[in-house]
Amino acid sequence: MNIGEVSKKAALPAKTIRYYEDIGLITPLRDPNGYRCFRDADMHKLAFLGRARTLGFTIEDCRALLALWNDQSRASADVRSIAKEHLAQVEKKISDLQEIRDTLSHLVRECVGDERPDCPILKSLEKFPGQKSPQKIAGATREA
Amino acid sequence: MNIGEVSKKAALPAKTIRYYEDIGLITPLRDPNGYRCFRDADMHKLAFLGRARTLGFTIEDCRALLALWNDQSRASADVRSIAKEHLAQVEKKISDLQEIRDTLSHLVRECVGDERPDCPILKSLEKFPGQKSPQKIAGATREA
DNA sequence: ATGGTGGTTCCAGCTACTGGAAGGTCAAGA
DNA sequence: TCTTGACCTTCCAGTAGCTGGAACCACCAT
Repeated sequence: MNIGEVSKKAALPAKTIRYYEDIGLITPLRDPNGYRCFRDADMHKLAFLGRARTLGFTIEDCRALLALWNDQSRASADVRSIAKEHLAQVEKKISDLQEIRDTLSHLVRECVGDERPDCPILKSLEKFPGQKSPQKIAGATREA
Repeated sequence: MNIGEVSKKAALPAKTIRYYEDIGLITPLRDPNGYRCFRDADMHKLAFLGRARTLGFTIEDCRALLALWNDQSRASADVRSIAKEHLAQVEKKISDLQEIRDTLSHLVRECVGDERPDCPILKSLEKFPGQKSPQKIAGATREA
């Protein structure tokens, strides 16, 4: 199977599949012409990866899960602990976002949104309460 | 005021403040020695930025909000529409994450997590249902 | 003079891809 | 046979929003 067909079947962009090879998640064979040649085992791995990624597991999680998947002697407890850890992160993220949502929707409700320059949203951004020490807001993490 | 003091007061890392200058969100003066010299207006902008970022507005949102903030003739409707748009995104993200959480917690509950290799989580990742066309899972977006 | 704590610049790296350029391969049609 | 077009290849750069680190300068106290 060439990459195009695999891309359709695994529901992943070809670019992503090449990237997964780059970072060593899969290692498809090559045809004499240089084209990647995917066998069923590769397809299964890709499908697995797609699903795990859809559930928000990081690439490194996926790498670990794949290794466990391939390891016939794994303990299911190892898998479970990765999943539990991830679940905890998802729950944290949800509650953070819910707080943000509440604040935002409160602001939006307060603002009549007319043509006048008076704006409670901006006003509240000026003096919105509570912050501690220098926060790290960052985090180019993917979620969902 | 030097950057250290501002960092404490605005509750933002110095690195972040320099970055905000880089991308043109603020333009502090310079002392003869080359040190950045922040006045109250800069402080207020930084505080504003910190709050907007805490609420998950993107940098470009912040740029727009700052411009509106500085524009005495702005219409509050413009601000409101940015906030509403952002609110919608936050709500979408929450519901995506809730779906993920439900699936994950279901999986974790199903898995006894013992020493045996049999693992319902891995099994379900093999054959987890429903995907359409090649998905873009991506998105280095920050959220709160 | 020295040490410590600030400040400065610049470059690289993080996640997980994505877009695009420049070019090779293959099958079908004129 | 030539050409067209779809498909494949590699490689480089860019995304968001910082963060870490190196190498260096400025200031103040001893």
